[in-house]
Amino acid sequence: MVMMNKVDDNPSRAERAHATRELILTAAERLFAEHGVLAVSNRQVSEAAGQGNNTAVGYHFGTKADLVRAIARKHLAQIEEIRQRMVADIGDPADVRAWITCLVRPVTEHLAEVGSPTWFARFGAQVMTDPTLRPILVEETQSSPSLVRILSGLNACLSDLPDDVRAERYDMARQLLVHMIAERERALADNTPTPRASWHDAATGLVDALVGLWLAPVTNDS
Amino acid sequence: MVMMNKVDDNPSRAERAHATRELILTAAERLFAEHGVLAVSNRQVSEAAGQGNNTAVGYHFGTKADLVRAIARKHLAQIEEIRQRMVADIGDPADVRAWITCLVRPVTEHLAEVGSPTWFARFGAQVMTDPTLRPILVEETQSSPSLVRILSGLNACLSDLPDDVRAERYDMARQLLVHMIAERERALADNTPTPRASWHDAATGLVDALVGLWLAPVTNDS
DNA sequence: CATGTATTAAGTCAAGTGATTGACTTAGAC
DNA sequence: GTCTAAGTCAATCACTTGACTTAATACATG
Repeated sequence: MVMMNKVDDNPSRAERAHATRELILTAAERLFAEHGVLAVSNRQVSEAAGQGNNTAVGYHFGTKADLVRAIARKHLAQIEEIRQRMVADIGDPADVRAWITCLVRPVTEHLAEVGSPTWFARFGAQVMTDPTLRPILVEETQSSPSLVRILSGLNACLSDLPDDVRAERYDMARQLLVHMIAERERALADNTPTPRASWHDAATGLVDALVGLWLAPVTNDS
Repeated sequence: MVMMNKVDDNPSRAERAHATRELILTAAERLFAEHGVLAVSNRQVSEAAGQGNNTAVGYHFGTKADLVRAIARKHLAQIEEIRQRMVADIGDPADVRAWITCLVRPVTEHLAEVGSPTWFARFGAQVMTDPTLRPILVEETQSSPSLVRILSGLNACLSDLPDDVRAERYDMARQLLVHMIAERERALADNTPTPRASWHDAATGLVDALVGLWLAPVTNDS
């Protein structure tokens, strides 16, 4: 007779805690993407994560903002890893397209790695748009050394652009990246046709567009 | 002795109803932009609109989705008006920049007309990102004849682009427009510096970027 | 003038929320 | 084997929410 049905695997206390943390994270990510971050209560997250009680989220993460931050951290860390590699491998530091590729591909590659269905893109787009959640993601993003590296690389390539326009177009690139991957993710979830067959191809399309956007001539006045 | 303090003006029943409808609309727009659509309850909207009754929103509009639709309609109608004029006045129908201008300027011009502070841009960005609210705005937007006119005009100019890429870049233009004006509106509300001094200049920057984006060469593979 | 009706006010209700609490289980330290 | 603390669970708290009910107000119509 077995002592308990737990003997087959030996989940240490820390392991079990980590496991439920992961369960909560993925459940929350899915629910947030599907129904909206604010429309989902901590209770629903706990239940969807298979936790019988409603305290699970509060116990492991605290407030919902903390949960959002944890989800963001998890993905951003993996994206940062890919991005660091790509930045390190960059060939010609005067090539605008190379820097833009470093901006786009780590994200799409991460989504491709996670495998369908993904929820992070829709989650991220929502968080960036919500006035109360946005600062969380902005804060977590700013702490990326590879991103500031890319920024300075782009600045060097585009030194003839006015500072304001550079800042403006960097904003545009961020918005485009965040919301276009969310759009594609939505289409995949809805079985709606997508203009590109894979995340890789979608990234190509984005890079094409961003290169054009960044190199576009600047109208002085009017 | 006056009969009542209502004698000074003579608001007919319909006028009063319309007035409170407007009060509710603007109050809701502001609260939604500031705190998020889902974070604001119909009660809060009613109170902010100066209605002692907490069901005022429900009475005049129905559900919150209906309220969102009403806010969207109000602004989209005015934007549509400007856009119709601009499309009618278009000079060279083979000029990509002209069509893109018709896409961008009506929106910025409307925001400039409304006058600071504006809330519609942040409101719109949120609605477009929320999975449950998004269909409302999409639906309301599709009913714009001038937009489909612009679309076909652009298609004619860019007939050498593959269909998929054209669709993709139209999506990009939409996302960029929606979220960049929201970004600027946020900055204005926060007293954060903006890359452009006026809505007109911001539109110029957007048009510049979109022209570059749309005319960018297409990478065939990889 | 009288009656009906649209609008606003005020109060109530069940359902659902985050947070707190204390009891229970169990892994690891001694 | 006992003890401790991490992790889980169930119950409860005060509070907010949308929906509903009822009453008061004031305009419109005959």
